[in-house]
Amino acid sequence: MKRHRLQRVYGILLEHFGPQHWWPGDSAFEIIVGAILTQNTNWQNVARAVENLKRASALSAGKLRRMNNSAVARLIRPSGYYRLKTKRLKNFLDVLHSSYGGSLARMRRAPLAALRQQLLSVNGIGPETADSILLYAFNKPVFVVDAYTRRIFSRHGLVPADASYGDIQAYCMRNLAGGSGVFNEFHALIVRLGKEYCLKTKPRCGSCPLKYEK
DNA sequence: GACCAGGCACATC
DNA sequence: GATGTGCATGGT
Repeated sequence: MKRHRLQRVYGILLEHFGPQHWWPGDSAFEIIVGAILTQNTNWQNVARAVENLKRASALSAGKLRRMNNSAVARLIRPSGYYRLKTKRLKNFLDVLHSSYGGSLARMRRAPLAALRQQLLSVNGIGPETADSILLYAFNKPVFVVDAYTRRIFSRHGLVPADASYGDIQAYCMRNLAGGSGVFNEFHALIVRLGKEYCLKTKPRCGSCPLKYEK
């Protein structure tokens, strides 16, 4: 059985950067909050917001759900779009409360396909956020596609430039063996590569570890 | 000062 | 179905 090109890309990145130990966060709940706060936002700013929540002892589903919106917004301000993201956090917390009595452990036990649909039905949770929650908070075998994935894979001719989120996700899940452990590491490596070598307008292709993969 | 960062919803055509 | 826009902070 011939190894797929995508598996070689994964091997090169793992060799080059080493394991990334994702997601940065101490608990499933912290990971979920981070997944919502990091939408179109630098991780540094998200880390500040999470730090504020911790310092205020507000990083729990119950506390956060009971806190009023302006108090939450004040704490998460550094992560940007703070009014919007306050609502998005609350929307998630409402579902967690109404469907699972506030228990992430119970939410995690829901059937994968149905849980993904439920997450996507929450206003403010789209495919990347839903899949980040499933993979990194719940350890489900789901591949996360983000802006870096699209940019890097299409520049290297792995997927067409106009491929949809679902197209890219299916391509990855079809061609990668290893399940959630590999999906976890690969996405983290893609983000690492993206940050260092595949910036939006000024890519540094010369020193990119994938340069001979074209 | 411009551009960017681990998206998403909504309006409009 | 494709395309455009608002949301907002902090770093380069």
